[in-house]
Amino acid sequence: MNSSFEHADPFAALSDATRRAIVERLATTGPQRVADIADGFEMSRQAVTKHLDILAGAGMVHSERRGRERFSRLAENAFDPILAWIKRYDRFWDDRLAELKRLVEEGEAR
Amino acid sequence: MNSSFEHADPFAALSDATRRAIVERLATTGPQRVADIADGFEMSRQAVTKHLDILAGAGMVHSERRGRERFSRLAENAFDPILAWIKRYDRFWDDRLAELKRLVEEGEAR
DNA sequence: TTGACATGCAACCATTAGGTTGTATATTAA
DNA sequence: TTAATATACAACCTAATGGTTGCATGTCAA
Repeated sequence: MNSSFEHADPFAALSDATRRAIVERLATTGPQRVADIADGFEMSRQAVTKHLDILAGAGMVHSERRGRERFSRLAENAFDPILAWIKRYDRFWDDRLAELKRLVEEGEAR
Repeated sequence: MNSSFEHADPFAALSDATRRAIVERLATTGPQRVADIADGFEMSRQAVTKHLDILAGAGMVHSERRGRERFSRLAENAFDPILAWIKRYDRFWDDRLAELKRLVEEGEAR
């Protein structure tokens, strides 16, 4: 099948609701330590670590170790592989593009 | 976690490479019967049926039964839930939008 | 330098997911 | 009306996934 993304499968990375919630959190809060993130979920720190590893493996999260702490942040281009894939197979991409642009601008106007 | 998409998790639906290949195929060929799709893959027709069910459950594929045949086609708004989700968490969404717009127009110029 | 803290590593477990095969049902064609 | 076709249904198997716990390691502070 040879999916051939640069990193691990980005759709698989976001196929789990917990990982989407982690992305959501990182998108709003900036770099956080593993334990900080784990506080927000009803699961062990190790489980969160695994999720972060998967997100990092897909290139969607960047982790930096500083001393005994590990800070994770959302990659700036986290969604590029997914958007590129969709663009390739969405026949209505440019219609939708205009539509989304309109929605974005509408949202900004408020 | 309560992901709350209208249909089943669209990221999960595309987390499998075979299903992405099915989407790819439907995007280029239009409505196809189960057996037609299955011909393109080295797996049983039943396996393909399951994949189609999952894509349909996520609202990305529409299936219509006509007589003894089932025709499946890519939904026009197949990718909307994913795009909407990304839009919500991508800080650089409108930059990226412009970039993609440029790429689309470039592509059309050829 | 010793103890507490933050994380990593590894083994393990239960459930889900992707696949199989066999059989049943409905529709079309001869 | 009968046979072939197209698909659906259901049971089953294996491997991957998401989670756990226990322990080890490295770093900072008292």
